[in-house]
Amino acid sequence: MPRQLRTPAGVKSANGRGPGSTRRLPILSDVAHEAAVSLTTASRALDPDSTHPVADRTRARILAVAARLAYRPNPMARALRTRRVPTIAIVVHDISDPYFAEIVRGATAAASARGFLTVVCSSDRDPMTELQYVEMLCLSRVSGVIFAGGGLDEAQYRQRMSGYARSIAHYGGAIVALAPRSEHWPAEVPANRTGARLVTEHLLSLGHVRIAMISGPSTLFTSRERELGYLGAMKAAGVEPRIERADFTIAGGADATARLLSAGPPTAMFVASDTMALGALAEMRRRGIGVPSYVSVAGFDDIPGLEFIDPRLTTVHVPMAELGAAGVARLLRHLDDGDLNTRTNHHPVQLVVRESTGRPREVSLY
Amino acid sequence: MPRQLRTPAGVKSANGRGPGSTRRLPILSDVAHEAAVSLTTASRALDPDSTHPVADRTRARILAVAARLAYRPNPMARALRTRRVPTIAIVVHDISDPYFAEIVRGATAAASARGFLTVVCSSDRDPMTELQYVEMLCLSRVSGVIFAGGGLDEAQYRQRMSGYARSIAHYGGAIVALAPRSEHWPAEVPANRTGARLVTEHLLSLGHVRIAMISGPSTLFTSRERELGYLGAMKAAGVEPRIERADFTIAGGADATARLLSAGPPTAMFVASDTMALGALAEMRRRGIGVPSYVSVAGFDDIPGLEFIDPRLTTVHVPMAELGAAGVARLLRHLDDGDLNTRTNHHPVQLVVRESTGRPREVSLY
DNA sequence: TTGAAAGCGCTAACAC
DNA sequence: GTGTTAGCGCTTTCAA
Repeated sequence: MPRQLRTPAGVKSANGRGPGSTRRLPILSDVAHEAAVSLTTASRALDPDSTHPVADRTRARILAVAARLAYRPNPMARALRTRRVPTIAIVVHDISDPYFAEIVRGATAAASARGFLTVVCSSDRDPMTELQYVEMLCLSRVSGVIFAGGGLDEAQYRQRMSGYARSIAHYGGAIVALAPRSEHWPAEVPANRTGARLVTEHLLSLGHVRIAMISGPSTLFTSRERELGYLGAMKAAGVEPRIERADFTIAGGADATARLLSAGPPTAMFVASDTMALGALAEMRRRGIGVPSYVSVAGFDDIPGLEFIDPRLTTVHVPMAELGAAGVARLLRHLDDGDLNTRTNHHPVQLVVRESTGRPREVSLY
Repeated sequence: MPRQLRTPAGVKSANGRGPGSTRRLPILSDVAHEAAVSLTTASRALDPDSTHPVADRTRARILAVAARLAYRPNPMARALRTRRVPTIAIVVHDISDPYFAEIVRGATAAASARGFLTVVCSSDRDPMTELQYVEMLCLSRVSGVIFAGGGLDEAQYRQRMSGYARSIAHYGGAIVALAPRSEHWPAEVPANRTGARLVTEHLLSLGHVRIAMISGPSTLFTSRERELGYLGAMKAAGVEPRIERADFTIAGGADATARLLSAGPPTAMFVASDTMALGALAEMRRRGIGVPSYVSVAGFDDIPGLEFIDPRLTTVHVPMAELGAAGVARLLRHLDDGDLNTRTNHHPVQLVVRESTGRPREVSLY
C-alpha cells in the first residue's frame, strides 16, 4: 500500500476489524508529517543520544507531536538497523530454585528501569538445554546474556559455548557471568571461597572435627570454589575433609545425606547450597536425627523463606538480587560505554548463624 | 554498502576486529546465491509452514546449502515483516513466589519447544509496574502475553489494561489468562472455587466451627473466587464466616494471623495461598501456638518445597506447571490456527491432607 | 541545521 | 514452480 493512501494514525481505520479493533500505532512518519519535518529530523530529535544538532524550536515541535500521538519507536525496526534487540537474557539452571528466582528478580527490575525486556531461560540443570537456549539467544540478537549459573568444565560444552559467545561478541552483544566460569567474561560473583571458609571455621570453632561437605557436581566451577574454601579451612585446622556430591537439588541433598549417614556419620555438615540443605534436613527428620543435637547443618546462599523452615538454617548470605542488578549494570556499561573490561568483581558474603548448628554431640550415633 | 561488495559469509572478514572476531552470520541472500535461486524461492523452501509449492530438487538443494552454511533466519527482519516477534511474555505478580516460578517453568519449557523465547515480567505486586510492563510488551510486538496473576477490579487499571489488550489484538498478538479476570480473554484457570469449598468442607468435617479465612486483596478476582468457595461451604454448614485480608505475601500472612489471633481466635484457618500460610505458621511458632493442636491451618496451591516445612501443610494442589504449559498451548492455537475462542478452561484441583489440620482443640486458648 | 535516499534481512503480492 | 518487486519502520550516510 503506498504511504499516501495509508490510514493516518489517530484516525479510526475505515475497515475496522470489529469491536475489538482500534487505530493503529503511530509511526515515525506520522510524527514527521504532523510536525512538517523529514523522517531524518524527526528521528534525530527523538533519539535521546543522537549528537546531531537539531534546532530547539524544531525539536520542541517534534517532541510535542510525538507526545500527543503517544509515539513510541518500533523496537523491531530499530533492531533491524542497530542489529540488536533491546532485550537482555538471563540464563539460569532452575527458575524454581529461590536462589535463581531472586537473581532474576533483581535483574529484571534493573533492566526494565532502562527499557530492556528480560528473557529468562531455565535449563533445568541440563547443559544441552542450556546450550540450545544460548543458540536461540544468539540468533535472536539479544543485546546481552547474563549467565546466573556456574559453567561446566566439559570439553564439548566449553567449545560450543565459546562459539556462541564469539557470535554474540561479533554482533556487539554483551555477556556477563554471575558465577565462576572458565571463560574470561566480565563477572559479578559471590565470594564463594571466603563464604565456604567462614562457615567451615564456624563449625570448627564449635568443636566439630568430623565435618563433611555436600558439594555439587565436580565439573561445576561453583562447586570447586566452595570446596576450596572448605578444604582450606579443614587443612588449616589439621582435620580430615570428606566430600560427598549431589546435584544442587533438594532430592540430591537428601540422597547425599543418606549416603553420608550410612558410612561413619559426621557431627557436622556444610552443604554447598541452601536448596540441598533443605533436602539434608528432610532426610534427618525422616531418620529421626536431631539437628543440631546430633548433626549440625550449615547451608550457603541464604535463600528467601528460610525463616519458615525448622530448624532455622545457619548459612552464608549471598546478595542475590544485588548480584542480578550488578550483572545488568555491568552489561549496560559494555553496551553504553563500550566497557570491555573482563574483571571479576567479588561480592561480599556474610556468615549468618542460626539454629541448625551447635556443639558436637557427646554420644555416638550408632 | 552494495550487496556485491559485501564480504561473503563463511569467508573471514578482511577487517577482522581482533581475536574475538569471526565470520559474519549467513543471510538469506547467501543461501539463495549459493543455491542459484531467487530470494523468494529460498525463503519459501526454508519456511516450514509455507504452502507455496517448491520443486523437491530445488528444495533439497536449498536446504543442503542452508545446512552447510548453518543459516538461521534473522528474527528481527522476519519480525519487521510479519509484525510480530517470536517471543511470548508471561506477566507474574512475583517471580520469587514458588507458585509463579512453577508456572513460568512450565510455560518456558512449552514455549521453547516451539522455538519461542519467553520474557518474564514480575510486577512485585504493583499494578502500575504491571501496566508499564504490558505497555513495553505491546510496543515490542510480542506474539503473545500470558497473565499468570489475577486481574484487579479497579477502574483505571481495567481501562489501561483493555487499551493495551486492544493494541495487542490489533497487531495479531494473542492473550491468555491463567487466573480470573474481568476481561473476556481465553483462560486456563485452576478451579479456585471448588478448591476453596473442598478445603473448607475438610475443616468442617474435622469438627471445626470457628473457621476463619485469610484471603487476598478484595480487588483481586482470585481472592473473590476462593472466598466464594469458602463462603458457600460455610453457609451450607450454617456457620458464621470470618474473613481477614492480606496481600498474598509471607509477611502479609503473618500479620493477618496476628490480627485474627488477637480478636477471638478461630480453631481453624483457611489461608488463600501457601505463601501466606507460611507466614501464618511462622506467626504461630513465634507465639508458641501449636499447629494443628490449637489451630488448624490449611493453604492453597501446593507449592514445591512444602515437604520441608513443619508441620507439613494441608493444602489444595494446583497443577502449576501444567497451567503454564496449557497457557502456551492455548496461545499457540490462536497464533497457528486463528482460534479466537475465549472460553475459560477450569483445571481440576485436589485436596491434599497433611499434618497441619486436625480436630479442634478442647481447651480455650485464652 | 535539514533532507533525500539507501538500505537492515526478510516476506508476500503479483506476475510469468 | 520460480522470479520480480515493493516494502515492514527505522537509522544513517551523504549532500545541500
